Amino acid sequence: MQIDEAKVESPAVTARCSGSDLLRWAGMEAAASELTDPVHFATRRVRAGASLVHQGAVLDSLYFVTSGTLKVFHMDVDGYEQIQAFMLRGDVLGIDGAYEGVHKSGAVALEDSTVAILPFREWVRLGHVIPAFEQLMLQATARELARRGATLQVLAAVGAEVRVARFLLQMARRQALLGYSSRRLVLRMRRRDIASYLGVAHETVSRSLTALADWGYIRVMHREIELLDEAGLDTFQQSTRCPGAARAPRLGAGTWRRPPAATLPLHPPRAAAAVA
Amino acid sequence: MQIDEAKVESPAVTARCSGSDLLRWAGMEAAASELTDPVHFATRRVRAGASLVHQGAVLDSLYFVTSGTLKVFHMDVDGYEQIQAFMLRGDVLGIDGAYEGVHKSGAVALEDSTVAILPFREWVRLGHVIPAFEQLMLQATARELARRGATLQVLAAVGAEVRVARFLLQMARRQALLGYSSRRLVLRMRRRDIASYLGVAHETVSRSLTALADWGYIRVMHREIELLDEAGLDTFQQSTRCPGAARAPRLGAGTWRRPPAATLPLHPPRAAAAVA
DNA sequence: CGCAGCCTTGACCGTTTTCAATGAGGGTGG
DNA sequence: CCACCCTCATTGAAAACGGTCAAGGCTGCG
Repeated sequence: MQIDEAKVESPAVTARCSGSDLLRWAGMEAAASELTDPVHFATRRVRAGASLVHQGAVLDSLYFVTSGTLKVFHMDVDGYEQIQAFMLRGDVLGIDGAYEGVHKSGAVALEDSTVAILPFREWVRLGHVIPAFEQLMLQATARELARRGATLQVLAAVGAEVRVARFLLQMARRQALLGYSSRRLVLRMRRRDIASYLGVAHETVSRSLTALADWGYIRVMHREIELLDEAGLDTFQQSTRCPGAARAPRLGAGTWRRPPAATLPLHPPRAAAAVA
Repeated sequence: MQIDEAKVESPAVTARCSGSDLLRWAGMEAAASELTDPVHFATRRVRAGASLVHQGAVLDSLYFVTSGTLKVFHMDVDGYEQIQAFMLRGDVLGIDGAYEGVHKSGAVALEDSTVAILPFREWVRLGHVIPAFEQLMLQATARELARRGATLQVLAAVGAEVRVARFLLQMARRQALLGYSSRRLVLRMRRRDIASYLGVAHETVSRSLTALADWGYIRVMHREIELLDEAGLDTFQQSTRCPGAARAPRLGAGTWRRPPAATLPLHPPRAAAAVA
């Protein structure tokens, strides 16, 4: 393993990576073999802020993220940018466009990133020859679909704090799966991006972050977040739903929020935070 | 074509359908051939209210909807049912579970429905032999992914009325693609399901529907909706966003809502509707 | 006929949005 | 190297939309 974020490949600008690398990054090391070893893919670097995929562009390649972070978004007619997902290493980008042959969403790098280019037609053909690749594709697709489901759950939460909590936990766990610490995480995106993803105003994200910090669940430093009490955060995140047919045992009307207020020094449940 | 909703197959209980049927229903008639003709799949009827897929169940089959409507949902720990999608003819159900081999969400029929059973392993194998099937799978997957994106956009809308408008338009267009009228549509789900899907309270769905009717965009009868002014509804739906980085030229603060109030007899912009 | 679930409508309260201002951070150019 | 500008982030205050609670009407079914 041992892959550093994006500083490698100083020698050749047009780095390549093997099929086995892809499988490893996708968490399918077991499927790597001498069959997938010799297959190589071109890679492409995407500088922070640069665009990898333009919405509406003809789809001729899929992109496998090998390092970095990208945001996938849909631009509406009125110019509003709706973030649909954040892509990390191991994710495959562009599949949704395979339906109409046109990218349904755009993708921009949030930090210097690298992607392996998967020429669509050829990639499909490759899947016929080498089962491992077909499996990879299927897995990536299914995971993407599952992730969208998770995203819907985030949006389903009523309280803004809960949404933010779910978002943090979600990101932390993905990081953990990639081998990074799940306790400390660096948000590569702006508050505004998070807000768009969560479907709230960016000011609300700020406030929620502050609130979660006051509750004692996390610590916020710039874009760096430390999860002080992951278990507690998880408990908090699970409760509190409501729209529609909420069955949730939502605690007494104005009371709720933050059960474990015991050992923590800061502000109590809610009102206090607003006053402070 | 000529497929009636669900009343056919009175003779055999265990009806079957050919691969060509599937392709036709999926809108890929061109791919049907004497290769796909002889391939048959078992079908399964699902009575209104009956469950097709239980969340958490082991995934061994995918389901291709051949008639009817189903809701796909995720049940949270607290018992809250979050609707993720509504499936119509041509949709493939269960793909998201292919990642972990377990269904990530449940599916229940909203009306008597029929599905073709696609034994997962075999279905994948079939894809190798008959390209048309692989294409079908890819297409269904991509469409599903694209649809999730659309769902996110619905959730991204600020105003409840806009969400409902988008939902109606979304459903109408899907119906249209299936060959039905896009003007008149029958909502097979309860208000509560719509509410869950849209992330609002079910009372709000009711109110929004009434509002849209007052605006003159639609006519509501039971679960039957008539789109009186699809173009206008579309215009209305496009505007009005706001959370996050809203750039939208949202009309003057308290004024907005319903530009074309001219020819329409009913209530003006907003307040009036609340008073009535 | 009466119950049960669904839909609609009303009213109040609260969270979130919106508007507005300040401060910190990063980058560029003088 | 510092000044300056721009974007991002945080916080405050007021208004508004939507959620929750509550009740009544409707439909369909047993």
